[in-house]
Order: sequence, then structure tokens, then C-alpha cells
Amino acid sequence: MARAAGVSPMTASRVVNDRGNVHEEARKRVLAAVKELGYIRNSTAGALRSPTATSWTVGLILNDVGNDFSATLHRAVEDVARPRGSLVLTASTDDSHAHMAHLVDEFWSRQVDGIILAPPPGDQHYLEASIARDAKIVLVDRPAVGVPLPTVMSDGYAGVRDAVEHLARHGHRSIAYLGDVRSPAMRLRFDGYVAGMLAAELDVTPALALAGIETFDDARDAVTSLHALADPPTAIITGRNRTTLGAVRALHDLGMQHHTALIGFDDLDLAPDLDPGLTVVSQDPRRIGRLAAEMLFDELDGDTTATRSIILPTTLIPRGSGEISGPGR
Amino acid sequence: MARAAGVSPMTASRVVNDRGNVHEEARKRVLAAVKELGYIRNSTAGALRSPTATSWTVGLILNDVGNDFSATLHRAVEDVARPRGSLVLTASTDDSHAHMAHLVDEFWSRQVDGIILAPPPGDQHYLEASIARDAKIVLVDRPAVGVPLPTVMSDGYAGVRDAVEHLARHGHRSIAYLGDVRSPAMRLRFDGYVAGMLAAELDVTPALALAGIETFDDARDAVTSLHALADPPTAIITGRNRTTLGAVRALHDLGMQHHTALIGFDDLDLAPDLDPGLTVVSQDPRRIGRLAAEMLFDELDGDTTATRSIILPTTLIPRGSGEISGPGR
DNA sequence: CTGAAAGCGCTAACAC
DNA sequence: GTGTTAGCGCTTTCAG
Repeated sequence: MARAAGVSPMTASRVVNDRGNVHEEARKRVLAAVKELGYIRNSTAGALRSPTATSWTVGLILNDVGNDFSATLHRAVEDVARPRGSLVLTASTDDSHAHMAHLVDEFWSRQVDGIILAPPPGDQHYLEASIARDAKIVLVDRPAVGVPLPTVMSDGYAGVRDAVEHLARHGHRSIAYLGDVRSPAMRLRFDGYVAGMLAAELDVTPALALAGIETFDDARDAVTSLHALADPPTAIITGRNRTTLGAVRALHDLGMQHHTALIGFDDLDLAPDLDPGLTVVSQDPRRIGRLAAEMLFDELDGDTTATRSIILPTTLIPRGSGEISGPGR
Repeated sequence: MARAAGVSPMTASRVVNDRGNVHEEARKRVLAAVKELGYIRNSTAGALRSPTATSWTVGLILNDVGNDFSATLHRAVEDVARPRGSLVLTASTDDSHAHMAHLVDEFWSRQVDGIILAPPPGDQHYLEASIARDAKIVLVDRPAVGVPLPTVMSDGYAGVRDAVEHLARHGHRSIAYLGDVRSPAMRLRFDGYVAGMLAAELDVTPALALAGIETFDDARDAVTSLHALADPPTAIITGRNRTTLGAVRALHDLGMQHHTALIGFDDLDLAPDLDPGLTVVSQDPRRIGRLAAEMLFDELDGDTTATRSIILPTTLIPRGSGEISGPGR
């Protein structure tokens, strides 16, 4: 131990942590020893004794840290954590419920100060123990029904509803939705579609309201099938990034990209550069991450004045594909 | 403490860690107490005592956890870590040298078992102490000159050189490169351009070999300027994702996307769906992450047989934009 | 300004 | 099968 090198046990601690009350002489000797031995403080041991125990680490558990949306949100969380001296411990759930429950335990066992969490679909039973302990948790991206935890998410319901309205205004009467209802968040988007259709006095039919489309291939196949219909839809809304990708590909392959309107949920890098440009309902993952992290740190600081759920509006960005005219009027 | 609830101190440990030698009776009582009190093991305290100290956490320090490439790499690391019981602590350097040095200390102080690191440009002095301690570090994505650490990265040199050759084969003689040389990795790509030009017996001129293009706007402006030249290049290679985006935008705005050939370094989601499809030199961030993580864990297991640097080949994916013919031959 | 004693939560190494 | 003792690296508290 570095102490041996210097001469003191406790004094070293004071030096390393920049507490005052250390003679300049002693300070120098300790600092020298630190450099000499390449000493690095074990912050986990320190946190053990302190009553104000802090690991200076927060947890971030998302569906998949590898996707764009998650990555941007992750970065925003880090940007809030950094100036506060915290690091971010991460993990992906792959929407697995069992896995999530396990991760939460693993995170707490590593003494993270709080967790930002995108809950997987299913019951949120596993959170009860954490809540009972008054552990700090902020939910992001998805709602968790019946769980009294603050949540920061986009208004997917209004987002999709507005997309329907946008298409209806452009004369479309036959509008398909390609999504799923596996998670509450996706269900909200689906519900937004239904609400939008009804508001525009359009029929919701099983042939067009597709709730089992989750992958790129699902979407590509669905668009192809839809066009084989006797009376194909004139507009399509996709519920998430990878299904948008599939729909774009299919429309392109069919040569229909200038004839069938398309609005995707979530933005994509090259969306403005497609022909036609891809109209999207965009979310702001940066903002979601920032707000969630700020809320978490405020709670950790004991300031719960701002602790409440936040629903962020989405933005419809018209770029062409969503403004192709339909037959209506 | 949960022990109070049961009856034993040490026995609880045995139960929680599934060591044997515990009477079924006692086991049950402990388990009950655990559930009752919502007890969660403090794994950091355990690691303190054990000689085989393991935090079951590895560090991942990248340029920016928010970008696509990093996110994919991150996920691959997690996928290797998960079955081995480890979690991933992350951070971004923003290519800041000072920040990186600080992060490395912070990571070690949190007792991570090893670190996977994309070194920022500049001298790698700050790694010396870690190396001296024989701490486990694997470098990714970028080379670190003069540092005896295993590295997993793409062969950017060959990737860009091959792109030049590809364009030359399609009749281009005036090929521009839009990149920078701030980091060794970017310099390698630049050098690959020069090598490719020379191999094709083409001139490398300051007007076309641009080494100060880092952002979207840099690239967009550069492409616009290049086309204002008396004798504009007939082909362009961009050195990284965001500059590719800028070049695509500029070409599109100029209406030149079918006339000027373009090859981007790094793939993009919608690249196949552009008109023309975007030809790219693609890397495999998943593979980089996986290999680096496997190497790290092998080292942690004391198996250094596979510890060596790996240069992964890139793949040129022709999709149209890189196959536009030039004037040559 | 400095140190000694005690203990954070847990587990090796021994007893019993 | 179980408990005891000691100690991981650090910090609190309190006495010099």
C-alpha cells in the first residue's frame, strides 16, 4: 500500500481525496509515493464505509444498446452524468423480461446509484423490490403500466395519429399501418393509428392494420403482399426504424416509391437523401436521455420537485414520401 | 443484515453464493429472509476480500458511444461479456486526450477487470502505468503507435486504396479524397488514398487530397467547392460516415449524383436505397467488438495464446454510386 | 495537522 | 453442516 511508502495510513486518504489539514511536506511525500507505485484508489472500498455511500455510477438498461435510438439516448445520459462525476454502466434486455429482472439485480449488486430503464413488455413485478427500497429509477422510452415510477418518453400515440391525419389531408383513404403491439409503447402507436383513422372517418380493416410486423423482412414482405391486393393501400405508415427500412426497400423494388405514400416512425440518417425524401415522425432520443438523466440525478440529490413523467411531442418532418397525393377528394 | 433474520452470518454467504454444505432447513430460512428483506448482495464488498478479486465488469471507452459504429461495437462486446457474467461500463472520449487519461483512472478505480479502448489521437503516455501493472487492455478501431497492446481494427489503408483502384478501373483519373489526418486511423485511410492514386499512376494534388474534412458541413462545402473548379473531379471518396452524408447531400443538391462517382467509408442503413445506391467500403464493427472482447476475456482467464493484434479486411460493396464511369480509356 | 481504533459487507481459512 | 476469526482498502470518529 502507498501508505507504507509514505509514512502515514490515514493521511494518505486525506491527500488523495484532497481534504485539507495536511502538512505540505507530508502531502508531497504521499503524492510522490502515489506516482511511484502507480497507486490507484479503490473507490468501491471507500464507498463501503461512507454513510453517504456513492458509487458514482449510474445504470442504463435499454432494449438494445446497439441501435441508433439507444446509442443517442446513451450518449445524452453520459453527457449529463459526466459533469456530475458519474460513469454509466450499460446493458441490453432484448425485450426479455427474465433477462431484465436479472440485470436489475446485477446492477444494484454493483451498487449503482440509480438506474435509467427501458422496461421490456410484460409485467413489472421485478421492480417492486427496488421501489420498496426507494431505489432511484427513471423509466425511458416505454410506459410501464401500474408502476409508480417517473417516465420520459415520446408521444407515439399522437405521433402516429398525426401521421394518419397528414396522409388523410393529402387525399389518402386507404392507409396501412405496419407495426406490432408487443410492448405498451408499440401498442400506443398502433392505437394512434386507429384513432387517426377514426378521426378521419376512415375504416380500420384487418387487411391494413397490421400488428405483427416487427422485422425488416416482415415489413418488406408485408408491403409486397399489400401491393398484390386487389385494392392496395395508397399510403403506408411504419411503426419503427427497421420496418421503415423494409418498407422503403420493398417500395423501391416494386418501383412504387413515387406512387405509394410512406411515413416512417423514427428518423434515419439518409432519409432526406432518398428519392423521394422520406417523411418521418421523429423522436428526440437525445432529449429523452437528457431529461431522464437530469431527473435521476435530481432525485439522487434529494430534489424530487421535478420528479414526474414527461411525454415529449414528436415531430412530423415532411420530405416528400408522405406528401404523395392520394385519390381522395 | 439478512443474517439477523436467519440465524447465521457465514452461512448466508454460502446460500447466496450457492456453495454447498448447507442444511436444507437453514437454506430455506436464509432464502426466505432474503426475499423478505429484499436483500441484494453487495458484490463490490465481496470482491474486496477475495484474492481472485473480480468485479465482473469490463470497461469500454470509445470516441463517442452515440455513433452507429460505436454502438454496434458496444453491443458486440456486451454479447461476449454477458455469458461470462460481466457487465460493461462505458464512456466517450470525444477524442480528447486529457479526458481519456482521466477516464482510464476512473475505470480502474472502479475495479473493472479490463478495458477495451479506442485511443484518441496523441501520445499514449497515460497508458504506461496501466501497462506496468500488467492491467488488461485491448485497443480497438485505432492504432496506438509505440504501445505494446493488442489491437483489433479495420484495414483502413487497404480499404481506401482499394476504393481508389475500383474507381480507376471505372475510368476515373481525377479522384478526390475528403478526410482528415487527426488520428492515426484517419491518417491510414488518407495514406491508402495516396497509395492507391500512385499505384494507378494518378497525380495526388492538394486540390483533391483534402485532409481537413471532418464534419458534415465540411464535406458538403468541399463537394460544392470541388464542383466549382475549372476541372472538377469525376469521383469522390469520403473518409467517414458523417462526411459521406455531407457529400451525398451536396451531390444531390447539385443534381450530380448520377455523374460524379462516390464511395463512402463505412456503411449506412439506407445506402442501398439511394438513387444511385451508395457504394461503400464497409467495416465490421460487430466483429471488431467481438474479437476484442474475446481477446480481453481470454487474457483475464490467463490465456494469452491468442493475444495479438488483428487487422480486419474491409469490404467494398458496389451499389451504383461507385460504378459510375469516368472519362478514362 | 495527524494518528489509532473501529467497522463498512463480505469471504478465506480454520476450527468445531 | 456451521460458526469464528481475521482482514480486503478505505473512511469515519475521536483523541491527541
